[in-house]
Amino acid sequence: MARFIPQGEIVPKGQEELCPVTYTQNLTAGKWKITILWHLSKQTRRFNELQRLLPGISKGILTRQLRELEEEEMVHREVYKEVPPKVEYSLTPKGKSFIPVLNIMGEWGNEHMKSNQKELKPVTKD
Amino acid sequence: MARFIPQGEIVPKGQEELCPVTYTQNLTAGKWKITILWHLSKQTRRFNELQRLLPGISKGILTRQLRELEEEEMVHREVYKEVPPKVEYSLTPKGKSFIPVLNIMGEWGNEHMKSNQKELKPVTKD
DNA sequence: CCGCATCCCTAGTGATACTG
DNA sequence: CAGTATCACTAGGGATGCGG
Repeated sequence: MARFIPQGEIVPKGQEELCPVTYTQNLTAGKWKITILWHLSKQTRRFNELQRLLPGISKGILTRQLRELEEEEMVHREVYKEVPPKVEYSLTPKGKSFIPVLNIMGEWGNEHMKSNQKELKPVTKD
Repeated sequence: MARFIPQGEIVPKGQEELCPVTYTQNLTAGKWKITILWHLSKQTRRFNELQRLLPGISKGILTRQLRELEEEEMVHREVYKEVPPKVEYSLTPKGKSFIPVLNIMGEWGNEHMKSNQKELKPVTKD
């Protein structure tokens, strides 16, 4: 779907192999995906809740980002057949297993981003 | 430059703060950046060497990716004033400090990417 | 309430020709 | 050798309106 980058020298022929790091990178390449994962790591959320938590995102975009995370099995979508409809999103085991990676990235980012302010919020802590 | 994603709820006013995880993500968001960092983590490379190591990349793109990594202080550019010109690229301390993050991402990717083949090359091991 | 379909727009990539 | 400049192209984001 996104851009899959073969490692180059190890690519066989037309069978392009994917570097695991690049795979991980591409998983969260969507503009809102990391933030979505972060919110869902704290609690299950309904569609409209997520939209409110992500100021500026439109329904269409939110839907697409969630669908892609679903396809990658990072996010679980639970549909309640009620009227009015109710849909809840949560992390799958795979999604939960990604939280430590988020933490590492956050730690490194905190140490290395040129911050005018000295302290920045850790994204995975409450 | 790239897309900087404010965390949303903690954004002050027009002063948008950046989530450290998102910062890290954006640093390596270029299509070839991770692969470039990987190659440079193994050894210093000249411009043409890098181009040969990245099949399909054009000079213009390679230049821009390198310039951006330079601006972020991930990569050091050493120019030798000779004829013909010679330029060598290597990792800065910041760039080197990122290698463990690459490793974590690689490990997670290896465990979770749906691989038809059972084993995939670790990107940072020789 | 949730989401899809559609269209527009921009950023980023790709390709080529030219230069110190 | 190591770029720069230019243009074309594409993927992805954003906005809106309709539908179950």
